[in-house]
Amino acid sequence: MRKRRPTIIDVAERAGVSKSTAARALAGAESILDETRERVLAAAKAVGYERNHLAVGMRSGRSGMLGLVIPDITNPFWADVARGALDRAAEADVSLLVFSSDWDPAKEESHLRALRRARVDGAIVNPVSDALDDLDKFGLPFVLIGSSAERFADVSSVGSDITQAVELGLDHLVSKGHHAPTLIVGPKSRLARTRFLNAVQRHSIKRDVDPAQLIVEDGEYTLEGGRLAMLRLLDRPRLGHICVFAANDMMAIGAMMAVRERGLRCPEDVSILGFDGIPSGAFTFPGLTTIAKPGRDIGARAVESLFDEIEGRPEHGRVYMPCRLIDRASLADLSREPRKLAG
Amino acid sequence: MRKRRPTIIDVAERAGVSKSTAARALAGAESILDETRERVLAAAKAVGYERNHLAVGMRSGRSGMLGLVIPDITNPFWADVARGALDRAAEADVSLLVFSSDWDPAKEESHLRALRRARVDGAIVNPVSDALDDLDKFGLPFVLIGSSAERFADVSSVGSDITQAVELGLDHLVSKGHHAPTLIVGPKSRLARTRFLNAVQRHSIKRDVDPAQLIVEDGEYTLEGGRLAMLRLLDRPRLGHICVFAANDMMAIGAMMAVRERGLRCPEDVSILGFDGIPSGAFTFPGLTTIAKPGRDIGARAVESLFDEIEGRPEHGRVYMPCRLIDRASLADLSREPRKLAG
DNA sequence: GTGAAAGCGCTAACAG
DNA sequence: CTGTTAGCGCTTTCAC
Repeated sequence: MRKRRPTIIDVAERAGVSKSTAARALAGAESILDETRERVLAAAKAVGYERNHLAVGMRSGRSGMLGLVIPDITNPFWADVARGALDRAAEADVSLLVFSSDWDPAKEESHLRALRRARVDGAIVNPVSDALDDLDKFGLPFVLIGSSAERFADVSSVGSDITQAVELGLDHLVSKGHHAPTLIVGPKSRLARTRFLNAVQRHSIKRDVDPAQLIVEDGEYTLEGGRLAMLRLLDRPRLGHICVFAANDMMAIGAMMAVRERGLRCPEDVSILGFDGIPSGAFTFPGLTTIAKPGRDIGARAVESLFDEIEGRPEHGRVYMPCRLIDRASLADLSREPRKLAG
Repeated sequence: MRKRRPTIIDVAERAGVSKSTAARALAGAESILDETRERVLAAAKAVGYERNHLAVGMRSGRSGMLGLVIPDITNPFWADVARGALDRAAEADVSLLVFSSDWDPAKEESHLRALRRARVDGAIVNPVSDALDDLDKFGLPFVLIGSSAERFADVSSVGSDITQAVELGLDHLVSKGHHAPTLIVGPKSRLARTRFLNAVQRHSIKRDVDPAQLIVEDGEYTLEGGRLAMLRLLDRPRLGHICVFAANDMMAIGAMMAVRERGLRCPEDVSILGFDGIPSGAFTFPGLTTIAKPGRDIGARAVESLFDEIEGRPEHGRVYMPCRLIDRASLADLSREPRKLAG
């Protein structure tokens, strides 16, 4: 039997004013006698008053809560996004309701319903289902995040700048003397594959290397997928050093394992560049050179955009956050040695 | 300008019944004509009614929300805990408000206040400040998690079973022929250090090895801390193979790096056993053998306990969740070779 | 079995 | 500058 929490009435009574005066004082309104305000504030502190946000939300239509629906908080990238969102939200003194969709449309839908029932003021979601199409009639301000958000035109969304990232990676590669990297990309069905491939091709043309000559292997976006792809690559006839640009860090690490499995060495025999910036990349041997997605920034920017959306000044476009290179040890420096054929 | 959300009144009108009847039908009450219930349910679906949890919470005193305050969602262990809690909560159809304390007492306090204002039904927190002492007067059902929770007697808490974990590790070590591991532990000030050390000592005595002969190095609970400790260890005069049991995976990985740095090899020259079970351990070379804390189970169990607490059937004790061994490749098998001096 | 009415704690007119 | 009043949407007596 917990004792009743003090309400604004308790505060008002103790301060000898009316409910509304107390409310105004608590809200820090201007039109109030300094002396009255202080009396109310003192009373509030004395009784241990804490504003009931349920009641506030009910009356004002603002719950002070935001929803965040991401696939898996256990995945380092999404954890990073969540952290960014959490921090930015805390700054603005709003709370975040977090949910894991597990890439399951059914869960996503059920979580979205939960958010609506909770009367959150808006939601940030990495969409898995296409059913989010009629987002407008969803009755909730939205900001989409991640690459899957690009399917939805005219909804605010934020994600990494793949084009810039690929350019960054490719530039770094040529600075190390690698002019036409072999690509390990995701499965054919995935949108991300196309986007990655396109960016590489576009950039290759700019650098006068024929995209058609780029070797491409694909596999699942997993350790094993990368390992298998690398094994296949190693089975091909090849000449000298080989340089691999993997579309994600897990695949890159898998590739690294395949190299060791075949008795070869990284970076001496094969150079590997990853993409994601997962923490584990710091602990592989050699350390994985990779280009990191700005998860935290994405999360923070998403709540920022969501605030805009809620305030009624929507941008309704995609924001691309820049990636950065993490230079570790998985790339050989060939720039001082004789150039290879390509490039 | 978003259109007004349908309320229970809209449902009632459409079904041709009163507010209260509609409410009863929606709540699935017994005392209602089947026919009426169906009419109401149909009406609810027709108008797209979704219960307003703010209003429910206000009236019933149950917000259907729980709070989770952990140091850093970006830390794999805490992400795992969060995941467990998220899943269990979703199962019970309650939402989770998540906050990062960053080991900062000020943030912790402010988050706790936010939770109270949000009128969560209870909170799960990894306590950083000692000020949580008067938890009773906090006006909120609590379940504490993690090792720092052990400071608070007579509050429900759940954490890993360090004793069982150490026993598991030590047993595995002897099965591989290592009888008196060198310990790399945390800084003197930390409670966790003592607990770890105690467990090792207790178990050593049981196996007839004198705890006093165990070599102990300490350092920060970080990569660098582990590296430095290992370097110091390597500087000591030693005979043959050395086996290290690190109190956390980061330190273990740091130690591994130090070994390589000195031109030695793991596991041929030094065996390393970690403690935590972070994902990165799978990607080191060699893969880190470690004992994994059941983060997810801890999170799930914590919301379970919290439900009990809320329902008014508190256990008020600590629950210890068992750890498990992940056997990878950082331990040499000396069991077939001549025994070492110790043990 | 169903309806009418009260009230959870708060804010926002509207008076004074 | 401050008080009074009317709800926000829902559940819950208490009647009928």
